[in-house]
Amino acid sequence: MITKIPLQLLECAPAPGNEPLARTSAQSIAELLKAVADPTRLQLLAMIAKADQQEACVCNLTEPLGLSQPTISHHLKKLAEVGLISRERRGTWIWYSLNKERWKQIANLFE
Amino acid sequence: MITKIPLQLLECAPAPGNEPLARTSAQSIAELLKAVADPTRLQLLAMIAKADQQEACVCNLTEPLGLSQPTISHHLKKLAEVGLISRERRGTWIWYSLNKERWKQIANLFE
DNA sequence: CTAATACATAGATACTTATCTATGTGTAAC
DNA sequence: GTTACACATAGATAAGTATCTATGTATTAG
Repeated sequence: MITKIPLQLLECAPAPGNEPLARTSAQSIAELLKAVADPTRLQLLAMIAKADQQEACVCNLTEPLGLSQPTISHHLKKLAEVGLISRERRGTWIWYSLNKERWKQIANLFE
Repeated sequence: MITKIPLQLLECAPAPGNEPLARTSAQSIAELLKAVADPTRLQLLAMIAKADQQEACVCNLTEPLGLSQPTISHHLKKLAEVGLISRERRGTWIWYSLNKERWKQIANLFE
């Protein structure tokens, strides 16, 4: 590439339309994505999605992953905090179900 | 809710179709999602996407975010490692551009 | 060649987080 | 009431990471 003009001044001026995505928006989106950016939580979501009625109790989720029950509870809490799953008590058990609308919102971010 | 039968034994058996998503698959997906689950990297991606030709050099990305140049380089490297952006040298500058196919793969994960 | 510029890399630090064990809470069975 | 069970919470620890400063590398200008 041959040029006589200093490239620095010609081409490296800030382009229009480069205002960054608002930090607060970026942070809330990142919070949602952090929830799914974990292998264990992805496995949990997949298990819930494949389960009957797309819901599962903790007892069904703990053993297949080989992690302790508190660890599973921790991950389910993270997913619930960002609205990806919902809690419902039935007797002794807590059933977690997918929140499909929230799920779809992630897809929309990348379309 | 009234029942005479111990609920534990009736309802808490592992359901079919509950085999977890393979750990290796979950890990590779998580690796991709971790790359976008950061507010600064989301801002970088948004800036590149909005820029002319959907590409930008580091000099255009550093100042608007108020972070040091090595920090921006660090984030761009993370994004490049998972294939979301590509590097191309032009003279002194490195231009980063979006990899739309990779971007779309994320959307497909949540559809 | 030397100097300047654009970006990457190395190393240090502070913050976050995934996991565990131990314990608490709430519901059901008796 | 007591006991058992399902799950949550608390606290500790180890691993990961976002950021900085300092330095290295590569290209261009002169």
